[in-house]
Amino acid sequence: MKDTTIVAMFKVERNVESDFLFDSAEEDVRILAWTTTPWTLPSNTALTVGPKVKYVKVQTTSPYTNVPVSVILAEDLVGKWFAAEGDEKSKKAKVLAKSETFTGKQMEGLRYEQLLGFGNDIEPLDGQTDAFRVITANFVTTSDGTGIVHTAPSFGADDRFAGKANGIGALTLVDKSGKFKATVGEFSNRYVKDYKEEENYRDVNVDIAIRLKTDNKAFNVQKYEHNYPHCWRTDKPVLYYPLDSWFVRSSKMKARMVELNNTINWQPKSTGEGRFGKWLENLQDWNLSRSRYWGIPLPIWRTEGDENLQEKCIGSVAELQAEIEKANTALGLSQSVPEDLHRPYIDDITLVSEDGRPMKRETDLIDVWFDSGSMPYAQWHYPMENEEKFKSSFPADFISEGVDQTRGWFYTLHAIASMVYDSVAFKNVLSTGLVLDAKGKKMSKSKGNVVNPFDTLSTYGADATRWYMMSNSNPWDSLKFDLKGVEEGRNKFFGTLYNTYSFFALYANIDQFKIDEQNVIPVEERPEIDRWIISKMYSMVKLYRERMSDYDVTPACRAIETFVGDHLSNWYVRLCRRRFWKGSMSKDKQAAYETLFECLMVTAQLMSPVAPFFSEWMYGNLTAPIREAAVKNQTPLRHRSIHLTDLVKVDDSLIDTALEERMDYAQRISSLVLSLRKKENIRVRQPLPKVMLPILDASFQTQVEGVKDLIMSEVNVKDIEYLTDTSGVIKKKIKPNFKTLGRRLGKNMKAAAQTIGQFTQEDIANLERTGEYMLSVNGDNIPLTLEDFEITAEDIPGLLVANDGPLTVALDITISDALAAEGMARELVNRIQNLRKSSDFEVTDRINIQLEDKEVVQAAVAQFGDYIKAEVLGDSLDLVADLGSGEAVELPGEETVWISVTKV
RNA sequence: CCUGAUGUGGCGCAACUGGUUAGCGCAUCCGUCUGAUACGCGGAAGGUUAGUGGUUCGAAUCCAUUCAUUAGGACCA
Repeated sequence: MKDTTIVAMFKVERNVESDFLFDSAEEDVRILAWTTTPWTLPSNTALTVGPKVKYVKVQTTSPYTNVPVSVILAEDLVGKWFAAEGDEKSKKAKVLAKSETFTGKQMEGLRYEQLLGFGNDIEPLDGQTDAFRVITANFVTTSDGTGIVHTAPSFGADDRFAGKANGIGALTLVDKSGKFKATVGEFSNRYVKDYKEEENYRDVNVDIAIRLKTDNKAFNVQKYEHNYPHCWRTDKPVLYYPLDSWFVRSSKMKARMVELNNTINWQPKSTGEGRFGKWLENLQDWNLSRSRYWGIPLPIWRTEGDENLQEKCIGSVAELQAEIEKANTALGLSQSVPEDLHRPYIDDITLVSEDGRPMKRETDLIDVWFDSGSMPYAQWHYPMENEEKFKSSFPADFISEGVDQTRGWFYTLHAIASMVYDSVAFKNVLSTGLVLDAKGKKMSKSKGNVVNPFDTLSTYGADATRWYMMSNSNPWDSLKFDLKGVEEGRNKFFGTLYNTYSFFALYANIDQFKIDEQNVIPVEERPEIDRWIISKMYSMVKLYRERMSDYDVTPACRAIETFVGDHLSNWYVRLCRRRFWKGSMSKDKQAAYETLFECLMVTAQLMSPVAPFFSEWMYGNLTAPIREAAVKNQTPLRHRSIHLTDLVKVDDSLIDTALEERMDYAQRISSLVLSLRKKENIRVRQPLPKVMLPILDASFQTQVEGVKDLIMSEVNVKDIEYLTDTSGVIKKKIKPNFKTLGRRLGKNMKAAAQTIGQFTQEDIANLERTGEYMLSVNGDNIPLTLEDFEITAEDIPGLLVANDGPLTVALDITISDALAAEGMARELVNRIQNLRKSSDFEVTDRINIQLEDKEVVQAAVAQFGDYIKAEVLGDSLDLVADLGSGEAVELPGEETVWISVTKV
């Protein structure tokens, strides 16, 4: 914004105090002051200098009138306004002579002629009107301008404080509509800024400049780029303007408000302690008044005039009613309580003072933040009624709003509760960060980077959107909102959960399974894998409850994601698929259904605060068939809605950390074996003889033994063999345990690490056998134990080996004829299953199979024919020479055979 | 100018609160599987943890400082 700026010349009056500035009686001495708001110049009542700033008087020629003049400005700024000595080309004014410097303190009290006098009386500030003087204040700098501040106490806080402190009066020559008053000469009634966007608006600031130039009162006029404050909504320039206001003296309650704040649990902590806490410590009084039309009127009536002022503050309609009746009687009026208590009706009400004078309402409204802060009381119409309801809900357990509400809602809630009830208004608060665009920029309509919430909701749904916002990053961090993230969450989390549920529903329908809450198989009687997922589930519940109790929702959501994605879907269901579709209802099958049901139920419950719709849908589907029975028996699933159920509690007896650990081993060992298979290009359907595991401690072997079958079937090997180090074939790796050793060794840690790193296999074997080692570094002997080392199996020379941290596996890849035949059988099963699927057979259809009689398949059919038939629900499996029907399928080894399947 | 927050592969986030190969997901590339899958599995590539300096045996983590983004406030003669 470019504005007209003026350096005005204020003519110094010659008297005893100013005498030191005058070289001769005729000298015209002026003080220079810069302003970016020329419209405030007629309201000037003082000039402010810095007490310690050095000033100087310069003799020159007035640039617009060419008459001799002496001007005073800060010594540091002479170069800004005057040409350097000897610089003839400069357009700046020339220094003809310069005085000795003097301080601002010396100038204090100098009098000058009013710059633009229009005969207005000086208005008192704190009862004083001693205007047109030089005063001092510490805020004056020499960073720009002239080092002398034109001071108009009507416009700007600093000016007002300085004016008050020095007994300077004020001249408020602008009215509330932004126009000069009628008493400002040729500028009367003109807008000081272009508020109306008039076609022929003539900038009054320019006219002021012209007037000053003509009158030999301007030293410099130019357009200058600066930040003039503008209204955020209308983008029109703002004026600082003195208004009478009603304040709440919050500053008096500061200490108590800080104390109370310290009892509030802020999430994140730093907002409460830092941002909000620091702000409270620097608290200003609360200006309640707003000069507007819509809002809550101040309920204050006052007598007119300053004489024996009386005031009434009305607290209820009943009180107003009583006061109106009093006024009606005293003043002979016939008013009644307006139906609408807002403006303009309320303004018509006249009350009466104790001494019989009429009282009019203060026309201002109350700051709308007061409404927000009054919410806890207003929502119950307390204290007029509902005392019980109010007391049971105050203070609030929890609120949440954007972090930009620090001095909005958070503050007004806190201020009112502190002042009125000496209480906090909320015990826990989560201040959320801002939602930015995908690039981290603030969303704004003008930039066009706004995400339309309604489009997002209709495309992805409220649950996926909210899940993304809660799980992607902590809600108090600013969120780079990216629709791709919403989509990813929908696909990955909701998709997986949906499919897991569908899988359950598919087979539960086939088997007519219905949960019987009172007759489930006790967990301890269920298979290990069931106990495992249930243990995992309760571990999740435990973490979830801890995090949620702390209003830390993101880790809670992520725990659900991990459970659903990694454990439930990708491990439990995958490994248990057979149990659901194999055979008729058995105890094992029932256990599987019950386990999966419980996991889905609990998942739905935990996710329900963030994904209320999906969880409700899933809960409804899972429990509708048993609702009647549940209601009758008053069991936990009797509720129509998941949002009415009791949140599942942790059952520590069902958390088995050893079981979780060995399953973790199983997953990691399986993963290592699969990676070895991959490396050797051996497909999983090809059985292999054995996996070998180096055993470094006995508990590891016990643990693996517990999941041996699982690993074997998962990676399709026939056996697991344990290698103890007595066999001497394992090559080991040793590392110091930095955590235990670091503190003890300190400076010697580095040397020790080097020594240990150079251990031979024999050294390691010795250490393992004796369990101790005497370390000598820099002359010290330090006894170490096995605890101080981390020993891992690194390699088994001659075998195919892979490792993952402390885990190491070796794989035997010798394929015997029998294994090859079995592998082929599994390939055939796979191909036949594909044919079933592409032929659109029902999952339960039984089939006859014909297979082209080729050498590659003969051994498989001969040895594993029954297995194949069982797997694919085949009644018959025949080898047929030159089979030309069905479909040609590819088998390993680039063989092709014809297979034909028909429904029985 | 002051205060707070944030800064980690292309992107979004982790890292037991100072402990040694900085992980995960998405995206990319190669391969593979699938009668629950908007899937899954295996592999590859991708990092000076914003910069600089310091403390420490050891720093993404602690300190100082600079920069960037963002919020709030002060000031704007």
